[in-house]
Amino acid sequence: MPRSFLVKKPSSTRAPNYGQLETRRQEINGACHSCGGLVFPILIPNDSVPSTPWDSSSLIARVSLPLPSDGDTPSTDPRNREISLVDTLTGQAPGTPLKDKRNNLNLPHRRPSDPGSPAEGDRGARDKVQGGQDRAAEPLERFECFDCRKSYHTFSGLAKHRQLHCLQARKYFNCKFCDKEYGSLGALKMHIRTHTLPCVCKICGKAFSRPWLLQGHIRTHTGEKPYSCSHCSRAFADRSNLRAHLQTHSDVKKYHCRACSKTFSRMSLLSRHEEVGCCPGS
DNA sequence: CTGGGGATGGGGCCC
DNA sequence: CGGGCCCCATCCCCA
Repeated sequence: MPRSFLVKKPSSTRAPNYGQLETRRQEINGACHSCGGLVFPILIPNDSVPSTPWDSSSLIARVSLPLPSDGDTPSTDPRNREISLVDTLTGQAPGTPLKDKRNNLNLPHRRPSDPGSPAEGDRGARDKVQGGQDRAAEPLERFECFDCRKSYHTFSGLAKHRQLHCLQARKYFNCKFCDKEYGSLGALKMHIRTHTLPCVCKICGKAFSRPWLLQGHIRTHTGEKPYSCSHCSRAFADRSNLRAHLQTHSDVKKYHCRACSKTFSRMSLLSRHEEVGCCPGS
């Protein structure tokens, strides 16, 4: 059905609250050169708390980052300690200090062997990521592809390899909250709002995923009903409800039972009609 | 059981 | 690419 009935209204000045998204985005630091997919490793020690709304696990490679050759200052931020990122867009070598460009922060490398090092606490998580092997026993750092287990000596080699995966397979963006998949990051972001619910009603505190949902909700407080029926004097706060109402005026209902030819104004009514056994053969 | 209203979720399309 | 708007669908509740 063509959707040419869009009605342009004065645009809202309300800026959506992307606060939650923004803070989470800080933990992702790159994209595939060829497809824009996320290709960087994120070591997450706490499985119970999703570090990013979108699940890049199908895209990222599992890698072991080389440790710095000289003494980097250990981070005092426990969040930073759990993240190891490499920016191939800048071509930065894994051994060089990492930088979170968004926050202008250097992301620390870790020395698991440092006594009292904050990194010591997440040793188990790192070992889990690496299949339980003791890093201290590894003679050489490896960069391993998460998908095919192919290993590379350099991260750039792995990055190039990952691009092949991105080209070969259609890129998907997974929601970390519910495992839904989307073909574009925009669609995923839209979906993520159903989890973060950034639009909050100032009157009752109820949260919604989109501004216009909140707008409709606010009408329940104000009593505003801008959609009125042309057949009767009834008015509605929601256009969809008016449309459903208009069906009640129609002699020919939109939904009809295939068994008894009875018609209904709503799909839900037809479904309920069929569920209670009108159509035992169907 | 049925009809209908109220409220809301979510994907698609247009700007 | 994001915001706004649309429709469809669904659930809940009540008469």
